[in-house]
Amino acid sequence: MPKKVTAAEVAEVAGVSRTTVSFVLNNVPGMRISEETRTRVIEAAHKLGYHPDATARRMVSGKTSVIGFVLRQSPDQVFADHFLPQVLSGLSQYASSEGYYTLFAPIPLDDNSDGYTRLVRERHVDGIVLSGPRSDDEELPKIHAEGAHIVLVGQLPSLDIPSIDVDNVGGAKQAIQHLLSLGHRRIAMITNAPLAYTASADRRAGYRQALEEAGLAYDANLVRMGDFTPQSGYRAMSELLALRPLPEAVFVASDTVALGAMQAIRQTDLRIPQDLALIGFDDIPLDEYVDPPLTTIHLPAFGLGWGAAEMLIRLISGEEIRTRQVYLDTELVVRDSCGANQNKS
Amino acid sequence: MPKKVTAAEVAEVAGVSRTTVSFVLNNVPGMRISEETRTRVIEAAHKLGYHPDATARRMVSGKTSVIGFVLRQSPDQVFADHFLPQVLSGLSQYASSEGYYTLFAPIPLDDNSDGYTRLVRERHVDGIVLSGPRSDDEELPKIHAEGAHIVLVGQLPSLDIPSIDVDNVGGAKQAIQHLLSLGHRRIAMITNAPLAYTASADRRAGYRQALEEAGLAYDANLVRMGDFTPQSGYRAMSELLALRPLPEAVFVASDTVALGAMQAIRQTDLRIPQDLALIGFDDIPLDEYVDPPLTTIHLPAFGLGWGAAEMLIRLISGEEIRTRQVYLDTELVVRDSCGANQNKS
DNA sequence: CTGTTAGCGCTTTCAA
DNA sequence: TTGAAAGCGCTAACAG
Repeated sequence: MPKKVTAAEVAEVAGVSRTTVSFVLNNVPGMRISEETRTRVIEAAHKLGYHPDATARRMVSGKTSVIGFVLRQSPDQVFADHFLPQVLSGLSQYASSEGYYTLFAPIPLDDNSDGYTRLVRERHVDGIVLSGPRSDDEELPKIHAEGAHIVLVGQLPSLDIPSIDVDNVGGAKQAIQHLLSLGHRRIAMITNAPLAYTASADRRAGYRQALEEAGLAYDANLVRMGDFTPQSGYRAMSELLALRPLPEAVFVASDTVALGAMQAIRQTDLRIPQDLALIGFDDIPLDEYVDPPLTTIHLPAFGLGWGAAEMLIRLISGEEIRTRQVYLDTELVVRDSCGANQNKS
Repeated sequence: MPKKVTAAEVAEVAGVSRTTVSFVLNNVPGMRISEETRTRVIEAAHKLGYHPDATARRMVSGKTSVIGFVLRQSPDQVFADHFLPQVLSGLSQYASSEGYYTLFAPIPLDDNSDGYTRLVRERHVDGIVLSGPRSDDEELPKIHAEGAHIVLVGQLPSLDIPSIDVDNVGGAKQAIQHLLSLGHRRIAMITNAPLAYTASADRRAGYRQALEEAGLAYDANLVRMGDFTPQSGYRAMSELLALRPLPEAVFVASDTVALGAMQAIRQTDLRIPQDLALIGFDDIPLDEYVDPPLTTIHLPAFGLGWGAAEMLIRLISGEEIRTRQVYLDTELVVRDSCGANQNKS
């Protein structure tokens, strides 16, 4: 056990009072201390291997300099979360640039309430970023009312909590516009999830808007439901493949679901993109390595984490937040599954 | 701002002393307190919305109940880390079961030293799990000598720090044995990385051992170097495909690298697994969705996190650690790329 | 059974 | 310029 060196010991060795030690080491402004005392203190601290105790410091400062990242997902979901590393990177990178540490707290949904609320109520953290908020979360409104600093990654229209999310409508429009620009007109869609999820509903809305802006009618028969998994994509695509005439292109609102769709297509004579163009959504790491590499809409996961941390720390610092609901832009990533690269190569 | 309710206020409302409040709320053993006082205190606490301040508690208990998870990787690497969600899940799940929180601290390698050492020296955490330790890390031996509680995920033979790692030799042997059991004899290998990495050297050692145990000679010409990326796998496989006679099977010591190898094979007339069997290593999520689904060796990422947390908390609690260097078993995951499922379907 | 009291290590007025 | 002293909110000996 390393016996902790206290400021008092440093003071003694340097022959000054603890106060002086504190002033010197923290470089307190207004205080003008003789150069000699200063070096004496610094040397003593160095020699003794002194490091101020974070807990004691928190005690008096009243702030922890830690933000919590709360994940409202089941362990299985955390497992399969392609974006966790990126969101977490963005979050902790920004936090660290502002002198904050990041507490990682995955709290399963069934672990009702008190799991993550303790984080803020017992002041383990100065505030939290809550990913995947649930509208049936009864504790959230409470701690919000208690004045806890919270930023949501996702949506929860019922509550007036600052949030950050992806512009799903805009992203879907980008996808459709790309398809349109390549001359496709009969464009089908497979959703990423049931429409009860706002992300899913928004992506379909973007699909529809882009179509209508191009003077094309929305045909419900061309829209099939995906359900997070490749299996659901396989099924949905099989249905689409039974249609006559065939769609010319398919917008799959999730790359994971698109993987299954590709498998269904592979079992036919159809070739991607020559006979059927395919565009995904999310830009998961493997897109580059499937055959053909999947054109998709990039989800700014790093930005989500970064932005959430930025908003939260602003909140904690008591600064004003300009926009309480932030939407991040997506980006079209052109690879080979839509045929846009045909002439280039 | 929620004005914090202190134990003193609870005491006042309940008409007792702070001590009693503390005893009741913490359910201190030996203390026998009248049922009536007890309920009075509990009710007062509840009514006031009292939550003990974690910082104050740490101050006196001397422990933070937080463990740090330090990632010695560049942001790019964190990004591409397929296993982070799993390791982190395992770690935080075990930690939480023992009443610990997890502090996530990615510290780039170039951010020399003092980055993560502060975590332990300033007592932000009770100990750390260090993932991806570097032998050129000069601070690590120091804080270890200072008595910090540390568990390594990976290897660092030069230091006597408890560590946990995957049994890479055993895993590679499993892969080769599977190939052998399917009748393959001329088995090539593509490494996952340069041999300077212990994981890479160990996997090649396992390949060699399995071969020799089966009475087969090790042929250096059948071994090519991968370098983390699919591109490197593509290149290495291209070299292998130029060999005559062709290998019957290839063990690629990384699924990511195997992705590139598959692409190289796809450009020939060879079919997997009929003409060439392929087995990977790692079991990344996308293995199921490539064509054909990749047979591989499962890396117990969740177990790595779980086990590291277990060792660390044992260390913190002052318990004895039976094995200081733990090796986790891998597992063969049979899919379609080796032909083992031929007869089944 | 319950209250008094003394800190944990640090920051920070207020005096000297 | 520097030092003395007052807490931050809580726990835990030690009395009563």
